[in-house]
Amino acid sequence: MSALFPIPQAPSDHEAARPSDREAEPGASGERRGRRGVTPEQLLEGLNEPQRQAVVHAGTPLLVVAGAGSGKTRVLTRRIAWLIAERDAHPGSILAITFTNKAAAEMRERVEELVGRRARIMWVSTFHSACVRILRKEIDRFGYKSSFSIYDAADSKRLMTLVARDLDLDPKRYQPRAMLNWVSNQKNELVDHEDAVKNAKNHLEETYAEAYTHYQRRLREANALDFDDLIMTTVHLFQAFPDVRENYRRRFRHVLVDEYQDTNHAQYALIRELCGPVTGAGPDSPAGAGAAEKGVEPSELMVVGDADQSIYAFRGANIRNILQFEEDFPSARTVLLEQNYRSTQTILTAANAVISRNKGRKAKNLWSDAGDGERMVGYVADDEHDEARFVSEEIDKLSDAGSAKPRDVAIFYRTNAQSRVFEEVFIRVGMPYKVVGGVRFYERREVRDALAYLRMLANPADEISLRRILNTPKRGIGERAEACVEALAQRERLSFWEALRRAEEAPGIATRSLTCIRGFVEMVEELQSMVAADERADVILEQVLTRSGYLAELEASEDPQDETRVENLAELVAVAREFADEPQLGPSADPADPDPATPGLGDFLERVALVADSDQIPDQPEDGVDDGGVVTLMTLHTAKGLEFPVVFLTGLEDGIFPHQRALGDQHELEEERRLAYVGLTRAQRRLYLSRAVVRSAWGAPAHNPASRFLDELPVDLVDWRRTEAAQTSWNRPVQSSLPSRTAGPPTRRFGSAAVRADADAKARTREVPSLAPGDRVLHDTFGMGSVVTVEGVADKAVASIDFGSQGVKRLLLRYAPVEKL
DNA sequence: TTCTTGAAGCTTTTT
DNA sequence: GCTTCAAGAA
Repeated sequence: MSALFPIPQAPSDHEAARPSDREAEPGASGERRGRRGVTPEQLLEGLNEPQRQAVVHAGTPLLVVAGAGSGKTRVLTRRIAWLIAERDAHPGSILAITFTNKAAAEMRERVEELVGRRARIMWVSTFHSACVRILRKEIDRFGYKSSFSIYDAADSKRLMTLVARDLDLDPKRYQPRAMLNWVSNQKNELVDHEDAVKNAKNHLEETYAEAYTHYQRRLREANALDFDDLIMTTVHLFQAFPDVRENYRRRFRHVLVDEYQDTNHAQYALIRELCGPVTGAGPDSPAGAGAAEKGVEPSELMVVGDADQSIYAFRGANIRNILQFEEDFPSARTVLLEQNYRSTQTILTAANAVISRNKGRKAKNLWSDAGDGERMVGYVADDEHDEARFVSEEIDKLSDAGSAKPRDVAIFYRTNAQSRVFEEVFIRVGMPYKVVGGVRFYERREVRDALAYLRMLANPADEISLRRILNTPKRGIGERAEACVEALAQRERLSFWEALRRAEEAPGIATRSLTCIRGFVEMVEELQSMVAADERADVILEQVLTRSGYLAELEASEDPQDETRVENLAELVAVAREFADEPQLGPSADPADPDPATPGLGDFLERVALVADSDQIPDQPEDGVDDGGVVTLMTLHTAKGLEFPVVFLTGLEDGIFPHQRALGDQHELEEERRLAYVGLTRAQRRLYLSRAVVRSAWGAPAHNPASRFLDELPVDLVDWRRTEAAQTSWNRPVQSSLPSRTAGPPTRRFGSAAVRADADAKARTREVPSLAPGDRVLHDTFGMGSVVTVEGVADKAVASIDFGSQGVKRLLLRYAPVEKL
């Protein structure tokens, strides 16, 4: 895997660093340099003073407060290389935690370029992958099998739905999603189901805790863990079995954690288990860094993060972890990285101005010596389509002017749903683009079906997966038959799979169903024998798709959607093949592992279970045929950690960004502001800010006032190409004296009066919809209606519209807030 | 049993 | 507007 993005525009020293950072081949030359070639000077080359301190620091815990673009990845990789090359750390004694698998792969690659192939045996992974790896080895102590399944959000939801049904809960009052959220929070706080029951303070919590208990029991019966379990169970494992913990403490002498501001309590506890002071042994001085006599000496810990970029509180991340690091680890040192190598000063000044509105943050001031650069560009669009058109045209202009290629451009938005308009426009104008996240590959139905087959083969106890594919494709095993088998399973205390095999004992089952079940069981058993024989994942997958008839059904289908489904499955097979061909490298390579076998089905499933959105950012070729690459679209959350020469920050409207749900809550609003800070600081040279006066949210158009974050920007740094005043003026000759073009910022903060003005503006600027009798329309207040008659033309057109229970209305189309459906 | 139709809910953000 | 889930018909 190669690095995807333009390297930070580092100062001149970066050029010097380039050869060693980027050009090394992973072959012999890399190794030679790694073994003896790298000098301490080379490892410290091009680092500023605080960066250098962070790299060479030894002994006590270290907190690196790394502002956006301050070169923290560089510090991390150089430090790891330093540990190996200069401090004789064994690569296997290094545990580096990153936020995504992609970041992990990149970091491993860069360290390898510095010190050679032996770097491969480091553990560089996400929290989740690291925990899976530990659990695969140790979880039998908790009575799980090491082939446990990992349930993602969709699986968990399905399971929770079953639980709710078992408990006879009203699905309106107790939504699986809400319960799952609650359970997730408990797990992030390391509260197991027994404690949750004890802690319950009211009826609601009692019910939730009961659901939690049942949910855990079913997970266990399915030999499955959900995402949160991976962390919590590992912590519990260390707590319950001190010998296991000692084992890993002895092994990982160096622990490095990236994005520390986004760790939750469970992750924090995990780090403490590995690096915390020895329990019961009083405050000990971690003097001798190298010495690990009894294996109880804490490992060396370095965490890197930026409290201003903490954007995952909603999933349990605790900003406290980074703010109170020095209290948690009293001997800790702190290094502050404030010089930014990424952006122009204009962009940084803007970002600093916004983030400074947050209360109770530690002061930090990013600066750059890259010069002021261009002013930011602002645009107020009529609606979201206009906004997308503006973005598209602007990218064209940049291309024509030779200022940027599509690959240099990223478009950010708050929610995934906002990507659609951009896609529509880009498809129309032929702009190459790629949406990161959203409907993810691994969440597509056909992919999930295929994976359910594989998971069920690897882990027959996995009831959720088994039931998913039991009748997919249709094979005559209906609801009724399923219920009979279920009853048998309950009565005989069998797993669902066992019950299927003994379906003839099921009371009341139809012979016809029985035949179908027999056929299914037979097929599964044959496929299982392939798994038992350690067949390659891609071969098994192909067999699954053909033997089950899944592929045949899709291919026979008339539905054009099914064509893409076939393609997606082919893609999945390709992924599996690539994976099976991979030599032993990456997270599953473990020198201490007694059985370093070729990656099997289980490894493959693990890989696909833990991929993230940001792992799918397109690799854009830097050499070879240069077609300009593609524009990247993603949410602000996904954008964290990335950088682009040109950034469009879109949908800057109160209610969109900041999100509606955050408007009333100080803390959530501050998190939104941090998100804005993340977005702003992704830009290297050019930053565009846009909003739409009218935006359609699930059907109906809505008028949103300007985002408060726009008001927090220094006025003179933004060049408003189009303002709200300009926008409202063109259909209003009376006030045509309004300034157009570069006026000041669009509006100040405003109340309902201004919102109404927006509404009026909309009525005026909108073109009159051409309607015919029978058309279905949507009215802002009357809702859906159908057109009865139309009289007059253009501005004078009047339609009678039947709004059902609201009656028939006569509306002057020029003014009526009606939209044709 | 399966397919069709209709209603409801939905949108934060993700490992 | 879209997808998902439930109820009813062939």
